[in-house]
Amino acid sequence: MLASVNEWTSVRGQAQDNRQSGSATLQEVARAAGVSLATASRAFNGSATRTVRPDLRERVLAAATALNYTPNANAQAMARGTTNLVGLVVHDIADPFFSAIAAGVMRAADEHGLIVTMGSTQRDPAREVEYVAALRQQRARVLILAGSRFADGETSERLGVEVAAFQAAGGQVAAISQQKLPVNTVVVGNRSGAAGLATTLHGLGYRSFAVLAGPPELLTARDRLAGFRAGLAKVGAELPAGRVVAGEFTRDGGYAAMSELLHRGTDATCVFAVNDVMAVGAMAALRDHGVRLPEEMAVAGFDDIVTLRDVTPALTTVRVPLEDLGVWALRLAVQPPADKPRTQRIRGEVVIRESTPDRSS
Amino acid sequence: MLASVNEWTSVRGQAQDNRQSGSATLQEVARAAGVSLATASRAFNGSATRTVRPDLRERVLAAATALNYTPNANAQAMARGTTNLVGLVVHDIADPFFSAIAAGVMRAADEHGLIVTMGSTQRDPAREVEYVAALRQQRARVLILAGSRFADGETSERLGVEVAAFQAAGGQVAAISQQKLPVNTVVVGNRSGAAGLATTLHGLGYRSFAVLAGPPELLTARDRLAGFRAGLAKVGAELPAGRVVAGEFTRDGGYAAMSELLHRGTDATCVFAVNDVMAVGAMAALRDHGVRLPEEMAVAGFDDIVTLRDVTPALTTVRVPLEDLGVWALRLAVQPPADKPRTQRIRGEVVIRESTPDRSS
DNA sequence: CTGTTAGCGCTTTCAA
DNA sequence: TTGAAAGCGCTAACAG
Repeated sequence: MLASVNEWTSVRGQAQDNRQSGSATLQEVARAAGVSLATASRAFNGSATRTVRPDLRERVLAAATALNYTPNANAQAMARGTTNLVGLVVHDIADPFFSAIAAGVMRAADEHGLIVTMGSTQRDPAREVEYVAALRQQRARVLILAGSRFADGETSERLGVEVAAFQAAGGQVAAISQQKLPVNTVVVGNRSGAAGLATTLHGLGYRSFAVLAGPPELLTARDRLAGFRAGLAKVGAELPAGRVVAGEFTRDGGYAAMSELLHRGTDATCVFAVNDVMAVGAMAALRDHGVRLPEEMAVAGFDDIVTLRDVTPALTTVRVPLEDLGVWALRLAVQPPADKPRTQRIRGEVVIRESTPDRSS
Repeated sequence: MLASVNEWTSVRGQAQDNRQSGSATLQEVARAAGVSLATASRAFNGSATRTVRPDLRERVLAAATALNYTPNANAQAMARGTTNLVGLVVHDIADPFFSAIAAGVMRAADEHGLIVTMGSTQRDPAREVEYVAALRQQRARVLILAGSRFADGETSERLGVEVAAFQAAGGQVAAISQQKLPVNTVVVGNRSGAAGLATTLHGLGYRSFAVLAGPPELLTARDRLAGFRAGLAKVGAELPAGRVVAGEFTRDGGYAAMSELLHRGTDATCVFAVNDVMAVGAMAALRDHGVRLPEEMAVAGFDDIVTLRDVTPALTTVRVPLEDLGVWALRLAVQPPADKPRTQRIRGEVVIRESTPDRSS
């Protein structure tokens, strides 16, 4: 995992060269400019209070250019006691859901002159904890936990401890998904979105539903299922037993869940996959089993993944502004710490497309 | 861009608290364990030569746990003169091409105990240069440049200078795509892949082609076009004038290019989009213009993006092992530096699917 | 095997 | 406005 860099330490150790050879230091720049170390430093960081005579400043900057000087961020971090590192923890960077969020985080980080480091946990809560620990070690200034919290109580607690330690060390934190930790959170309206989807589908004339529900330990999956149920209840419909199939939160998970449902035999006419990626897998399964889309089975997803907008039939879904989620999370985290963690709620917007044609007329 | 963190510096500055409050130091651990600083250090980094008496070591570790101690990576970087940071520069992290590569890099980095930081340039070569500079400032140990090099001579040169500076500072570098810099490179067989695709399509009975060629400044786009041409030439076919349309390297770029081709009017029966993302856009355009797929127009792409495997009709393409590209790049970069940059070539594999049915029979 | 000590490169008092 | 000097937390000689 995130262990042992010893092999490497020794490799460089051989050179007996402790300095980063090749990089000029501020000291050298100062000497070249004929000023003191302090003055050289001020020439770069000069604020209102600590200013440098213009000509000296010029000389320092010139010397820096000549020597191809770049400040050593690690040294700055030491001296200042703070870094400009953002740690982003995602479940799976190859999943378009997370890469969209990452794009948002990176864009916002850029605006603040922050550098983004990233860890992909492969949906393993234990690795989430490991990454947070690694980020604490890096003295990252900001930690962003993207993606569903887990139902797993044991590692959730360990995560809580680790996050608290991160905060105790002066780091700022934001989470995206559920408000399960005492940190700033961008809360996604999974329940409301799924409920809205359910009622909309009902309005379209669908009466018999099934749900490909994702892994039960993912709170996001649970919430979407619960929301869908609630939405159906509101219009007097329901989800009979045997109509909910769990599966991985991936394309293949959707494929497998749909296959199982088909295997069981079902009279559902509309299936809700709790995310778009699963929905696409479900569509493939339906096709492979000779079920016509959307005539024999309507399909809906959740997220409105951009890359998936071109599947056919076009997928009905709940749009979530994924990139914005990332932007907001960073902004929340970057605000001067308040006494209370902040919460920002976003609601998904139901988008009806061809995969769920109107049956009411 | 990657500028000004001064707002922040001042925010923390208010606190007048230079220490990362909350984090215990090795010194404190040593004191708590009743040993010297050096011994405490050895207890953690203990190698064959520098060992610590077991009981002392125990005491140190216990104290560390009690104090919730984590080494300060910045301080270690300073003292050791080297970090464990990998800087990955991509064109667009939201593009599945790059998120797949990123997944590979992160997986491989994990194996080596390295932390990955990432920058997304939005295909702007100038920002590529900026990121490399930022990574030099971080004293990253490894730099991975993923994605096509540019035809733009001016910024290419600036990139070369910056990369050289990075190397001069002791960093290791690897690129993915074309061998255009004196660094380790995973070379993608764009030409051979596109050529193979062309001959295969010809073998399938297609005779009249068009190409959605991507932006001319991207070498990857150029190479794929050139390869396709070469492949056609080999079987005595060709690409008449007006059959090549440039476009952005994105879904919308593919859509626009295809629309333009349709607008111009064409008698091509098979269109090659130089990447899958564009191909999907092209399919959407064809559909919107009422052209039946694949009967009236066959479509082929390049890359074999996993997320896009479920479009219909299934897309003929050239498979590139994207995640492996990332893994190999990191491994190349992490090897002890040699006198010569290493090169690793990978060939794409033509995958025929429904979007280009056999017309030869 | 353990402790002392000298840095790593930079920021920031504190005096001048 | 400038300079001297004291750290920031840790590693790695160098002596014991």
